[in-house]
Amino acid sequence: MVINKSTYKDYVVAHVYERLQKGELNPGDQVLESHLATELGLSRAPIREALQQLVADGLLTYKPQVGNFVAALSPKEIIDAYVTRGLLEGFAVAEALEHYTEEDLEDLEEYCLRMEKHARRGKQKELIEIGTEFHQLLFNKSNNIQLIEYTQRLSHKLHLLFYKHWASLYTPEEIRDRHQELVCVLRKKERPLVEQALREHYNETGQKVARLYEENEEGE
Amino acid sequence: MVINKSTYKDYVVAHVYERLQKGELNPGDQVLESHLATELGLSRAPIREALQQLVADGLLTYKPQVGNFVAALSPKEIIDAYVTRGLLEGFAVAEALEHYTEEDLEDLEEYCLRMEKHARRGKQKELIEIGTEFHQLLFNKSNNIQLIEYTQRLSHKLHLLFYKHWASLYTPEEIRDRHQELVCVLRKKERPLVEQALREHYNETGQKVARLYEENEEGE
DNA sequence: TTCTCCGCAGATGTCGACAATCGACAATCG
DNA sequence: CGATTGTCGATTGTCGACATCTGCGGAGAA
Repeated sequence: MVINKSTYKDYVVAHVYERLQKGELNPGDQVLESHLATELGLSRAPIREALQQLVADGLLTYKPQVGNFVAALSPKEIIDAYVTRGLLEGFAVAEALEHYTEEDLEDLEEYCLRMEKHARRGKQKELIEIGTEFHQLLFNKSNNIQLIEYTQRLSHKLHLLFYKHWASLYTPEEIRDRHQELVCVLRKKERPLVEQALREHYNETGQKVARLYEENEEGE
Repeated sequence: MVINKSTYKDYVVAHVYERLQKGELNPGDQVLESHLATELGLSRAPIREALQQLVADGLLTYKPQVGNFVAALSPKEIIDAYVTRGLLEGFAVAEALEHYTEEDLEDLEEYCLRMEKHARRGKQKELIEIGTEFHQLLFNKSNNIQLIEYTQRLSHKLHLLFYKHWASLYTPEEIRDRHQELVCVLRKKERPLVEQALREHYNETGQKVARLYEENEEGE
């Protein structure tokens, strides 16, 4: 039942994702249409479509008559993006507050422990996987389609752009505590608290990531 | 200083906007590439790019191998979109709270009166123009780029899809009162109140618009 | 030497033609 | 007569070629 009724576009998008994850494409790099075309054995038409979608997702920046570049967010933009994500996810979770069963909460707590374990052993890939599942379980209870769409997009963008730093931001204990704190607040079933907690959760991370880029790169 | 350094794409996008505003394109209609191409005397390439952008903006829906259709939001989706807009705009305004001068607030109050006046005289076009300016002035004080991007997109989408109903939603007095209420809350300079007020402002409108579509159309 | 201007790759923008696919109608079979 | 299958027109997906634009680098003059 692998329908995948779709076109080359998705294939190209997936390919660029990979290149980004592998670090073969870095912020500021130009992404050449012809290069991708020969690389994948396609014409430029589907490539262009894929690139346009990536621009819409915020992973690439488009300069008319010049080309597409891997998004290079300034520290301010990084913070903005994380703040916005906290806003969206906080609201989504708060709206779905009554839909979390005790079972869900226990699952979440288990995720916290597993995250700590993986972080301790340096298993970055697993850590990120669980972290993603944690947040997916959180905001996927929302049934606000519009909200989910934006949240997914932003989440995706941040994931691909900053995924590589996640291990260096927090200690294993911090990772556990920060997420357990969220579960705690969730238990209280009070909307404003939940919103606030998730906002701060992402604000912190945004600050940290931004600081990383302040040191390494000069302002634009 | 008509730079317009850009390409046909923006031209096509603008054209489709017009068709939407004029009501020549209605929710559910298919938007044919070849049709637009002959209509504008272009090849399909720039048309496809424009359509893809419109899909990213949420104005069109894309079905692979079938085509692009004017978005037909269900009542639930309409509410979701307005709720999300309230969330975004509420936060943006709350964050920029200290940047509003007394002058700004007075301008806003003047807008309220002008809106009422235009509404009373049935000048729909002017009413919408002022309404747009009102909200622009509100959330453009924010300097969170990411937030502005999403807010603009959503605002644009709702504007084009539901603009035609705006006159029938509220009486002139209601329009004035609802917006004056916002200015009032703004004066108090308390973030939670501001957020709450804007959320409710859009929730109300979302409910009303959704109800309009419940009557006229059957569920999907 | 340094500044300016011109020309040249190399990239994106656009085009017209062809291939693949979908939806609807019509013909065929039970 | 109803359901299934085959066929056809229309629309999207892809392609290769050409047009246009940008930024860079070298030639020439002050």
